[in-house]
Amino acid sequence: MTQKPSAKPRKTASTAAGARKAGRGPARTDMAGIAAVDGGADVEQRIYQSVFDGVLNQRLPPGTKLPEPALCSLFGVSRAVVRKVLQRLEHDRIVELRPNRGAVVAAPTPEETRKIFEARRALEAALVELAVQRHSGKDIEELHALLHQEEEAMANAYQPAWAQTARNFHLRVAALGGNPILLAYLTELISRCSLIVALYEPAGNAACEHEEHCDIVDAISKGDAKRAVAAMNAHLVGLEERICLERPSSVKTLAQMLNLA
Amino acid sequence: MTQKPSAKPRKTASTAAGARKAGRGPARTDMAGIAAVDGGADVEQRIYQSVFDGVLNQRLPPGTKLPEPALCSLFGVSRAVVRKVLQRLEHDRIVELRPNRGAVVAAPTPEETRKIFEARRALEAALVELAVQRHSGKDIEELHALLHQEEEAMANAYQPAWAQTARNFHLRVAALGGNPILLAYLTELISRCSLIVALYEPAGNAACEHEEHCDIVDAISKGDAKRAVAAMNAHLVGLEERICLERPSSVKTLAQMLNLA
DNA sequence: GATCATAAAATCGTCGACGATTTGAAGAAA
DNA sequence: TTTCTTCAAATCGTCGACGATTTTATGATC
Repeated sequence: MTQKPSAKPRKTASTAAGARKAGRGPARTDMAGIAAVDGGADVEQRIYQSVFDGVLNQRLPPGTKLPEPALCSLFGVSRAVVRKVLQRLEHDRIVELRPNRGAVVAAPTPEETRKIFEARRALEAALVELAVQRHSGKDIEELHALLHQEEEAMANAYQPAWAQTARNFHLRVAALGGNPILLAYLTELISRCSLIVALYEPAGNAACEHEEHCDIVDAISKGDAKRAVAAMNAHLVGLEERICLERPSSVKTLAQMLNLA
Repeated sequence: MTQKPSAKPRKTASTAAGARKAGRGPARTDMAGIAAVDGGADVEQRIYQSVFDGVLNQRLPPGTKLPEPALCSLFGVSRAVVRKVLQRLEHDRIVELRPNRGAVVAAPTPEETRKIFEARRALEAALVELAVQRHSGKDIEELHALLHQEEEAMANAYQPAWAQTARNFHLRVAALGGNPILLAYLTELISRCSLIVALYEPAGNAACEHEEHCDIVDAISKGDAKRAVAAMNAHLVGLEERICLERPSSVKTLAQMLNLA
């Protein structure tokens, strides 16, 4: 019944992961359906991704408690590994770790939201400027392919899929900048933005966003740094405004405020 | 003999911290004299700071192994807490954590160095621009006070103290930007830069740097965003160039390459 | 003497356990 | 009924231990 650190077939899956699936229901919003398909892949990353996806898909609203024992039995690991994942989630601002009081899903305030978008504008502006300098013809082709994917996702009208493609677009543009450090920071910020967007109800203006994405690609392909930066900034400002306007205290937000306690 | 999580007087200090000070000397560079004054303060932060300072002061050259058992006995804590600190140090790129092979002090490559400075230019440019918009008269006074501290540190000609004041200056300017997120990112980058500067020998051009700092403050105080950004950029480019030029394979660097293995 | 195989030591990853803190509820007093 | 006290359950922080991996030392072979 011992544990092996590497990627090998382990018996822990039969021990706990399949033990309880969705049996309990203790009144408040808890985390049912977090555990994914339970493949034999890297446990640590699987836990992280499960929580992350749960937050992004509203299954884990802000303020939801994430007790270590629950995660342990859900994923069939000891508290050591759960604890490590929680620490990483805290550093990425997905959860908040209160000393002696456990982890809860982070609840960004309006003030934080503003700062996040401000930081994102600064980073993406710098990165598109670099992208204009360093992009190649093949890069533009790939961006056009991404834009095409966006159109497909829009046609399907399935919000999570659209959000995913939009995220991909921004990350790909940023990758053209060729700076892994700035890219890592931006990845973090985009995650937090996605969290916020998911929180404040999906703003359905996909068509509008897609247009702006096209603008950005066009400016990059023409080597017009000034216009590329301006387009990116306008896009992000618009995104923030749409988010801020689209939350006149909806029903779901009220419930979230309640269990925030 | 149990452990208390809060800040209380504990007997561990007598158990291990005073056990070995600088007794051993196992051939290679190891970490003698890491443990600081051993105050009763927060253990976690103390370990972090000790390693950080050790790296900054060349006592822990890149590639130095940091075995968990050694740190445990040095600070009188169990591996759990040491492990947590190491994970944080890894995230801040101070150490590298190789699976099953332990932690070593990070050794930034020239390529990484370039990217770090590029990222830092992007962040500081954005932040000074914000600083120009948001600064008040009192802020300028405080900056002038910092500049005065720099002059004193220069007069003393004690490199670590000077580096500290220079770091402070940049962080204070960044703080004027009023964006905690960007400030946190920049803090991380400045730490890495300090590490690199310490690695590639202290470049003694303090007077030159100080002049440029004064330029930046002047531009901010006059509300000239364009010039402030330009001055900051020029300052950072100069800093990078001086670093890159000042390492024609010094004796110390060669030794570092050896124990890097 | 150098190279390779083997064994011992050191070190890492994970686990279960213990005490301490917090949380939640039951019961007494106003 | 409301509020406060007391107590039990849940949860967190830290520790020591065990197996697995890596590293180092030892000895055999060419």
